[in-house]
Amino acid sequence: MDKKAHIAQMPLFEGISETQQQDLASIALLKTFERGETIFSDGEAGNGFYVVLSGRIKIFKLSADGKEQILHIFGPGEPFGEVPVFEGRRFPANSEPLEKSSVMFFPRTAFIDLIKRNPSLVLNMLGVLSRRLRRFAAMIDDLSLKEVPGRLAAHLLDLNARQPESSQVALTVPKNQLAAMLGTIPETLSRILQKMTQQGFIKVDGKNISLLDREGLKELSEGLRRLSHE
Amino acid sequence: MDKKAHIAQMPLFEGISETQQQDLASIALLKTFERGETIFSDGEAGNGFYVVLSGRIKIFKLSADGKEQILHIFGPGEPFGEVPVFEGRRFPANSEPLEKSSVMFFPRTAFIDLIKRNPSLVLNMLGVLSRRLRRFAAMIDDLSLKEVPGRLAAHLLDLNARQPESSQVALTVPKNQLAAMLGTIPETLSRILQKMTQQGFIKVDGKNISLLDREGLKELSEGLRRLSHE
DNA sequence: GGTTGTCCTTGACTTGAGTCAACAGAGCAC
DNA sequence: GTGCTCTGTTGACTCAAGTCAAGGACAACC
Repeated sequence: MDKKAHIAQMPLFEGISETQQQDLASIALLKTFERGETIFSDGEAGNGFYVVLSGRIKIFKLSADGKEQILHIFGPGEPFGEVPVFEGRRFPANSEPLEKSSVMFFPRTAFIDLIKRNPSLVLNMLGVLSRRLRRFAAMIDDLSLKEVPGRLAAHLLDLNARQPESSQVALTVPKNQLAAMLGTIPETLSRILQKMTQQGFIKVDGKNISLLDREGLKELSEGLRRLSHE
Repeated sequence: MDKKAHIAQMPLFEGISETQQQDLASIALLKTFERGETIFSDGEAGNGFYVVLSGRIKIFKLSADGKEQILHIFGPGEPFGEVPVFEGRRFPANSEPLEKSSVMFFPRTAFIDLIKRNPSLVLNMLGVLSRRLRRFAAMIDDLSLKEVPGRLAAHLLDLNARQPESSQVALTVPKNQLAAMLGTIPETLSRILQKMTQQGFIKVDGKNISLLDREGLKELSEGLRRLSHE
């Protein structure tokens, strides 16, 4: 697929003209990254942003001793690394593919020119940033005000919300990465999955988890109930 | 001061024409709130956003048992409550003044019309949202990867960065509110201030804190050093 | 087939920070 | 003055979740 065709399919660019798609295509760069490579690093200067074409990209912070907190995992069609385009010029976090991925890169200046002329693009971009602010506010809420079982319950329900009728969810990432998304470590996650199983909330089979007690999980996620000690 | 004059001074509206200022002024509403009143609540529908004129406004999340996590404290000139304008229509958190405050309210639709026609306003707004994303990313990093002494050290250095040469900082909020900003509780904050004092990092005099060892605080904030046990 | 590395789990232990309770000082109301 | 609320501090205790260490399951690769 050529660059223009990719661009035409991106929700961010919904509503822009054919000519503008063509203009964008002419300045966009295609890049591919292998698992484990670095796309960008926290604090590094950024002169453009990316959109995922294939694969999945994780955005994360690192502590001094190497512990990781995942902020986002983006899939095809989703933009990432936009913050330095509009403010500060430096990336606020690190970025790495979870698996071999291809992305399209849009240089800052051309994109800003385009945005100035394009009300629908502007509103799309404001929507993207707003959605992220909302998710971050929820994450801060979780990290500060909930315990790990509550965060996990919320995450499971959230995954389930996208595949509604089924009471099964399939984890989209390895459990160690899930731990990093929830702000904890694999050992703790493992123990909590075990407790939730013992207490009849869920049934775990590898990456497939059956939600046996949605109501109970909801109460856990809202802090109205806690896991008992055995 | 009339509405138009206020608007002319807001950084967000820098670069818009006199006519547009006048248009905005004609639709903007002035409101004042007493300490303890609610401006908006988490989950409530929002059909516009606010800009602080005087006083200070806190934006916060609440846990089931009433613990508070402060996300922002905004002062004069700063916009707040924009997320529902661009996405989802509901406020992602609660808002309350810290003290008697006046704000200006801009209804959603008129503002969206204006934004579509105004490249500089658009870029200002994208900048505002991007700055917030950056701050939230830092907060998530802090909450997930640092201990309370590290967060406090980072906060003190941050306050100090705005009044550079002096090694004094003046807390702008009561200590119980500071605790809620740092994701902890007043008792813990109090104990940590005491330890930092004993160990020569700072000297506390009510709301004035002298930074005696900036380098040490920096190391604490980066997780390179920890407070010792006595 | 064996080696290597990744992912996951379990056990024993430690600890940071929260809970609960009590109290002191400041400011304000009456 | 006396009482009241708000803010901040301190002590004793508890507990969620982290650290450290070990081992199992599994796939990938030579």
